Amino acid sequence: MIRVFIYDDSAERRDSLKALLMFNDNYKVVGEAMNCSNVINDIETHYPDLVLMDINMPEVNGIEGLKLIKTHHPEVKVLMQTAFDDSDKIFTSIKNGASGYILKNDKPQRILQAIEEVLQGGAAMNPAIAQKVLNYFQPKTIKNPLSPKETEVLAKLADGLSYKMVADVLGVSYSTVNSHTKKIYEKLHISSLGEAIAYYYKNLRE
Amino acid sequence: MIRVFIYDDSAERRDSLKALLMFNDNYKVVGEAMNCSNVINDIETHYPDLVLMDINMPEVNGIEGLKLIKTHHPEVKVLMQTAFDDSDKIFTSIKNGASGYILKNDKPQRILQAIEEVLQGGAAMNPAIAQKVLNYFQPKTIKNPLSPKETEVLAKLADGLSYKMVADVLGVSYSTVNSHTKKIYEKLHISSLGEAIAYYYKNLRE
DNA sequence: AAAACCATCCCTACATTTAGGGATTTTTTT
DNA sequence: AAAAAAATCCCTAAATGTAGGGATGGTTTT
Repeated sequence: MIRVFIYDDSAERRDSLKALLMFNDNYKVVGEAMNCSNVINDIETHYPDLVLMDINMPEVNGIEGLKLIKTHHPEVKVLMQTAFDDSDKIFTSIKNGASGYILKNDKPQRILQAIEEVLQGGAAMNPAIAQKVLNYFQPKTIKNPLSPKETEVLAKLADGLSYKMVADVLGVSYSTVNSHTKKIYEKLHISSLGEAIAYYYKNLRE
Repeated sequence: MIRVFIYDDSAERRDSLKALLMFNDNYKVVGEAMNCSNVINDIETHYPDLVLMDINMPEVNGIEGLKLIKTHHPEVKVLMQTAFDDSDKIFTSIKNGASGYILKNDKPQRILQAIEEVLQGGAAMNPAIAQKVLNYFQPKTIKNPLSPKETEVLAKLADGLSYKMVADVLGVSYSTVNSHTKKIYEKLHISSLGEAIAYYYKNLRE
């Protein structure tokens, strides 16, 4: 028997989620609330296995709720539900350990599927959200103005090596490394190692 | 009518995928191959809308194939299929613009679902893979040995500022910045700016 | 209450990086 | 074929970072 707790500021929506879950005998809705002002207490008195969490709620919102749940009871799975505008909130939720992301207008069947996937230890994502997440990994489309060798030198420097060490591992002289970095600085319009490394990690590192 | 091309080194598996797709009149398998040695040609002669790509194939593997497809025909959707051991390959695929990741032993119904999601412009991920992807965003659990001020100084340095500039924006003297970095180097067992910044981006930056 | 850490400041000496030149050979682009 | 960019090397001087000290007052931890 899976214990589920529902957070949503709309009573109507809470009801439809309850109705959906009651179709299946495996689920039991052990509680519900319209915001997270009492999360910890809710969790500790009803000890749900899974929480359906609306992101936008008055007073204490879903992200705060998620953080509280995950710091105090990390074993509880949290499935976030959101409208589709807020990328920021999605990424914040991800960083705080939510197990999945569904949209409010996903079909009931998909919502159930998501719940099951989460309970089996996986993560569930609405395809549109998954798309956003994958996009995060796409290399920035800005083209690297550095030559291959310059890029290689910068990569070593960004790894913490000194000019001397870079010369060594690349099998060239110190002068050559110096020349490359001068060219790098010129091309990037910068003038220090720190800026170069910052550039590397912000733009080049894949 | 959706045009699909299948890459898989197992003829048996190609056949079962074909059978699966033939259930639905919307799909047409326009070609198949056991590796990617002729991808570009395959794509240009059969112009599929979607490619089902096995990751592990002899000679030219799925990742190479993906790269080639995406550089020459970025509009073609590529759905990767993999066995479940290789995280590295999954992340490499993500970086190269695949639209989804399914496991070879996913149920046929899920495979069809994934294909549909991808064609609708979303991304499809097996829950176990999604879990891995989300884990990537989890803040590293190692605790930062630096004091708050030291962390602040390091963040500025990692942003490309010089000691002088850091002193300025933090409203302290050059000497103080110097003292902080000395302490930082000591705590991290390093001895250069490059290493410090590398540490920052690898461990501290969220 | 003592010990340890934190944040702040200073001085000095040495090492490394930065920047100005200049030069040759090979590759790539026009 | 000429021009531009890439990769290699050298010298030198100034700027910046690294490291050794030492010092004070405040905050945490033991």
